[in-house]
Amino acid sequence: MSRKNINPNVSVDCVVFGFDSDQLNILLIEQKPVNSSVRPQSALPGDLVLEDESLDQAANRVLRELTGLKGIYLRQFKAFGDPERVRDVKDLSWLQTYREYPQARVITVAYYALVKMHDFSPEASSFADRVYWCNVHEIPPLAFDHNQIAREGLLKLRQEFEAHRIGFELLPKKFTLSHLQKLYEIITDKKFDKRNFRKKVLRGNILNPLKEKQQGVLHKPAQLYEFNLKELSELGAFNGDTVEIF
Amino acid sequence: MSRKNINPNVSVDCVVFGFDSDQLNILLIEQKPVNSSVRPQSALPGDLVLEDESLDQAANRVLRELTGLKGIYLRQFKAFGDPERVRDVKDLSWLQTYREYPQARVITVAYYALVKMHDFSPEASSFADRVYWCNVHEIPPLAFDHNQIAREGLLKLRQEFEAHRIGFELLPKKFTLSHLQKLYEIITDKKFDKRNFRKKVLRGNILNPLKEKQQGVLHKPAQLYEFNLKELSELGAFNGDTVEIF
DNA sequence: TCAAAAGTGTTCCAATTACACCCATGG
DNA sequence: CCATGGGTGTAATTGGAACACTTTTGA
Repeated sequence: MSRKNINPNVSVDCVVFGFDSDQLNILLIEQKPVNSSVRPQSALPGDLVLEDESLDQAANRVLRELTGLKGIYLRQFKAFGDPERVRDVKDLSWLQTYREYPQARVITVAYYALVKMHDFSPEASSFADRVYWCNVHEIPPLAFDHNQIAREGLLKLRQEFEAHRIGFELLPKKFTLSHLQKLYEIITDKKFDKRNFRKKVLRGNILNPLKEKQQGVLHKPAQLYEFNLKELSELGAFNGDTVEIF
Repeated sequence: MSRKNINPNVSVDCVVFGFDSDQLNILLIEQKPVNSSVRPQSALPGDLVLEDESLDQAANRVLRELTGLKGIYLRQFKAFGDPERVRDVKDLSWLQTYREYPQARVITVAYYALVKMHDFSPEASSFADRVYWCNVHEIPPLAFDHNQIAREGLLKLRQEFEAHRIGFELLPKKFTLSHLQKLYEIITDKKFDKRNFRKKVLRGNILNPLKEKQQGVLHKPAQLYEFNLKELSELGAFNGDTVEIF
């Protein structure tokens, strides 16, 4: 009987979603190549959990180092702990270069985050040469089991949406009703009727019309709106309550 | 700068729900007392993850050792990783007695499980002197942060239910419509109209009436039903799809 | 014959769906 | 003046909510 307990490494990985009024994207990093002979591989942003921080703190730290942003919507969605998840040969040299115990088992706790793409331009960090947005449907082969983690993160985002949680974290401060509708359509992968959609979201007291219109578009400029944060917080949107806006 | 990464212990803990046609219960173990001077404390069933097993395998192992049952509905719901979660003095002597590195940080991955209470009688295991059911509203003070884990497990169960996932894992093979309704009412903490409830669950093709009635009750015996597993699997209930029966 | 839960239909209201045309702007 | 998305109302249908009495059994 050689089954025993060991102390694995524990990391966090983040599936960071952004919406650019057309597409749903996730944030990827390009791993620093070990040497010039291996071609760089992309991965989800993540890091080992430090001795004195909680899991949430670790995920926030990773995100802050990557984006410079604080207070991002961040939610743990699953732990991944297959013993083989860091055993693929494609990941060997990176592990050997950057990890103290390259052969250690790594259990990772995955988070997804929602950010307003317009609020920041991602910066290269200590983990990565390059940070870039990638359409959720065009994700390249990633390190470790990160393709699976990204896939499950997207499923989780959709589930949360279906459970009637609003997604204003993905929109800029000012947006049009068409933007909002497109966001809902892309995330849920359904089409909605324009009139019915507008009726329903305006019925609540959740959107404030601004005294401002779209500019620089080659058609009739649309009314801009912002979220009524006072009303939303009274409805419990920031306590994790379900707030149905459509 | 003394922030560094260490290798914590990783464990799984299970919030096991059972329904006895009246109450929702969870399964607790009584920790083996270290010596006769300390009074025994209760805890959620759980264990360290072994070297060669995945998280899901570890949770299944814990549950099997505890209940003798296989194929139980089991779902990971959250990882708990506060550095202080195993630092309470109340847990010190137990850790010192049963853990190789009592001072090690422990990150735990929590699961909830749904079992048919009638299918088994819990047995004492290597971890516990006593295993017992406890009403979810009368949970005593538990070891570590297990009260928090149990609380969040119940919230998660309710969420899953609200997201229209059926809960037939909690009912015996044969049950009445009143049993089903009571289950829904207890989990969602709402009351439903009897006629409307029946109309709605019978509208689908999900319940098979049996040629059998309740026996030994002191009132008009009710029709017994079973779930139509063929129909349910076609609806994707076993692929994790959402199947709304009420 | 009493107690206790089983079983059964109809009406009303609210919400969802389907659907088509004119408007304002920039090029 | 044309192309592009913005903006608007009504009718029909569906689904959910409210509601009370009779029936069957065991004690």
